[in-house]
Amino acid sequence: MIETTQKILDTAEHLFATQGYAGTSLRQIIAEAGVNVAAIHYHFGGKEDLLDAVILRKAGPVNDRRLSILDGLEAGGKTPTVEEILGAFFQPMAETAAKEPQFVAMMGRVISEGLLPAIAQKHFAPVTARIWAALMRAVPELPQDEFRMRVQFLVGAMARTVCGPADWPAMDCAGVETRIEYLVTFLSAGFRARATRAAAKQEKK
Amino acid sequence: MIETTQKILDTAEHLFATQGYAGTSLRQIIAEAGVNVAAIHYHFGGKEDLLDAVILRKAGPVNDRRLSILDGLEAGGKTPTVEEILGAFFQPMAETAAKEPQFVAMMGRVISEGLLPAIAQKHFAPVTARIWAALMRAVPELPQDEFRMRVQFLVGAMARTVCGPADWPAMDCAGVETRIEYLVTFLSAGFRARATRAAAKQEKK
DNA sequence: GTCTATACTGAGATAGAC
DNA sequence: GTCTATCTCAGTATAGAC
Repeated sequence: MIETTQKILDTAEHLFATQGYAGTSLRQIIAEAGVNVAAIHYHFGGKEDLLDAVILRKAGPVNDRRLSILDGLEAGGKTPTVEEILGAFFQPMAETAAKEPQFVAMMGRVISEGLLPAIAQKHFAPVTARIWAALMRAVPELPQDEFRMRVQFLVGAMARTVCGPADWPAMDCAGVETRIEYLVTFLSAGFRARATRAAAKQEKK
Repeated sequence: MIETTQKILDTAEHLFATQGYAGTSLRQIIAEAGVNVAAIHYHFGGKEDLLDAVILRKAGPVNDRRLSILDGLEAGGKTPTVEEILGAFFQPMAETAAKEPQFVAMMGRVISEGLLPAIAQKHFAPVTARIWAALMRAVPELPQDEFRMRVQFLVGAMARTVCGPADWPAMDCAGVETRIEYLVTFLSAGFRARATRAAAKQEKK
């Protein structure tokens, strides 16, 4: 039946969010979904392909929203501010977190397991390319290698923002949406900071 | 012989740095070290305990250095600046990266696999507790929940700073020491940023 | 086309011989 | 202390029932 793939996807999303990717075995998924081991391999190909499918069915709209916001900001050849660009990147994520908390929790959990590079490459490459390019235009005085590192900092901070409560002790703080606001504040200030080399010359004090 | 544990530790550090924690099997380690599978379990207890041992033998001095720098900064009841505190945290890491590049590479690799929470808890809890407390005193106007999130951002950005080149495409940029300088610049600006709530009230523009 | 049953390889862990 | 043999469980691959 056609519902088998849905059931597998739902169960996988739930278990990945709860126990992580490595901590969830395919046999656990098939047991909870009431299907057979080989069904996963038939429909998806393997464990990693299953994760890709779980991400794919919900990440698409988020990326579309990001690009459309960015389109609006850049309409007429304008160069948006750092805050605006970061908002274009993170607001859709916050909205998704409100509607699909389990999916966002899973993304955070799975990213914190070190799967970010593979996921970013496969599902977010086009949108991140545009966002980074816009960001770079917003801080033109920054040397390219330092800019690239700041993008790394952004990625790392983002990963910690959406990761589950198990990732840090006593982290029962605000909801994801508030955390994302804090993140934008922090990153905006970081990206606006003067370049290290220039700063070192002047602030010899 | 007593060299067995040393050989295992060296081989494990090398393979963990190269292939990651999950990507390295105990059988691979014992093959390269020329010992038996059970030797690891006898000397260390298990794979995770082996990783702990690899970290433990080199992380201690780093933490001691961090604390002694912080002691100097806080001598006489002074409250150090954000930059000084971040320097106390990251400079010893940069120095270690120069002397023991393989160890720092391994830490980055292993952190990027999502093992940061467990490692931080086991090996860095005392030093991070003091550093965070000093940082909090340096930005007293910041609400506690936003401060805690900024610590998360710091941790995430740090993880991306020391992680290996496999973690991001075309990341053949500056060496670890320069990257850490960039990191301190970025984080200092982020921690100095006004609180989100206060900023939202004034910047309604 | 879908799905089940079952076998295969390699992982980490353990017990007991030497 | 060290090593051999073995256990359990993971992900994967294949054959064949509906």
